[in-house]
Amino acid sequence: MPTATFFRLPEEKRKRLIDACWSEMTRVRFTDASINRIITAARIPRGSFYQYFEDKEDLIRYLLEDMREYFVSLLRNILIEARGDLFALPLAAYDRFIGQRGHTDPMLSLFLKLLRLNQGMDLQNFMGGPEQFLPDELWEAVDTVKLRRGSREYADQVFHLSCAVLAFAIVETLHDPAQTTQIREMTQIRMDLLRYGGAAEGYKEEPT
Amino acid sequence: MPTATFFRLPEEKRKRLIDACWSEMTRVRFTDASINRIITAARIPRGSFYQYFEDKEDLIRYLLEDMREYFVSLLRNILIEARGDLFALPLAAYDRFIGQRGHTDPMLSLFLKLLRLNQGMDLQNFMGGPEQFLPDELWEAVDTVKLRRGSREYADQVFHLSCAVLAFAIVETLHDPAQTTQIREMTQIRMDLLRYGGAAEGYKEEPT
DNA sequence: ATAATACATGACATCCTGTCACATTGCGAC
DNA sequence: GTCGCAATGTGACAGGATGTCATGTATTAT
Repeated sequence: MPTATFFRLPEEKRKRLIDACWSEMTRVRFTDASINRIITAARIPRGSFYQYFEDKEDLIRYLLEDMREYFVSLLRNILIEARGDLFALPLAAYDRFIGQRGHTDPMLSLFLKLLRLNQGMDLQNFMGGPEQFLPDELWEAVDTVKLRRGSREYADQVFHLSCAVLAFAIVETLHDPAQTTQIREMTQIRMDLLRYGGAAEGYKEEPT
Repeated sequence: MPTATFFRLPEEKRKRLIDACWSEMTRVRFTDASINRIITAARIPRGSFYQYFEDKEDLIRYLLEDMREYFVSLLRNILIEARGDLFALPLAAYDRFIGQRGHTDPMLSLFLKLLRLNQGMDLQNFMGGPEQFLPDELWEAVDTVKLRRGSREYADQVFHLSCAVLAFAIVETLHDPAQTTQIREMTQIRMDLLRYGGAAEGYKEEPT
């Protein structure tokens, strides 16, 4: 977490630093991001940076936290539009993110760049803490009647896998936009897999 | 890929280098691995290293390739024992890897360390190339009758998701062994999800 | 034996990170 | 106002890492 000092900084200076961070983060992978370049761009002396952040990871975590909140709220809207159907979420989100929208919404645009550069950046882990993937805000919008089991734990599992599917689809698409339609189809198949199961009829002894 | 020169190296020297690599790779994350430390440990001059490998990534890719082959052959055996049931694979693999076996098999032990250190290291991507996840060797052992659709593409999807489930389970377990039983249960639920689908009965208009 | 080719090697330029001693500022007490 | 303490600001520095390159040395072909 950033130091208290960081939050007491004059607005303008803080913004300069954050902008420089985003600029670097959307230019190269986390691994290759350079504090040096950031502070040079932001015209912040080296010593000061370390007064605000522990190190690079600290900085990245902070930036990502903001992003996470925004992203969750986006998903929430999409989930509501989908009438709380968790299985419909990935494809709806995919269409929203990859379509025109993704390029006009600046925050989303940042997010997509991050996702591409860092190959999905472990979207599942990014969404939630270690013990809970499905954020409260989303859980509220889930229609549990549509799930085989209505427990939050179950929704959690579904969401986790859904995130994997979504992240993969987005990363692949950004990597090779020409394949958008194939990737969308693949995503559809995957979500059907999650929804209806992938076992052949003869081998489906339904569990409780 | 390593240079031709590398493969012409005297056995002993090559082994010294590879051992040092593994030692470094199982000690810290890919990101933090240091060529410096490796060449010092292997008593190889700096210049020589760059005669053999392009850079750190080149080295890692090479080590991983070996590992991949071994890992695929392991999975193949497990899949055969499971009578070609792709949906049974993750749990069977989990039990095999996490149980005693994982600690006695040196290669597997390396693999698990790698997996933990690099948080799953994108197991799906690791398993197969960009356009095919399910390796030929495994595909041969799949009993397609047990799948809703028998195509290789479909098996590919199932396998991809299964890998995600397996990787997650392993990483979590290594991270907190005390939770082994919970994680195993969770994995079971996830595979049931893939097998039978997660939608409530009322909402399952079965597709073809 | 000689030339050409392959290989070995470590000094170097360049970049990066985290720290620290010291300078500067802000602010309440007097 | 000014004294003094706490909070901030700052850049030089130590320690390390990476990739290159000029210069050796060995090997092979003819």
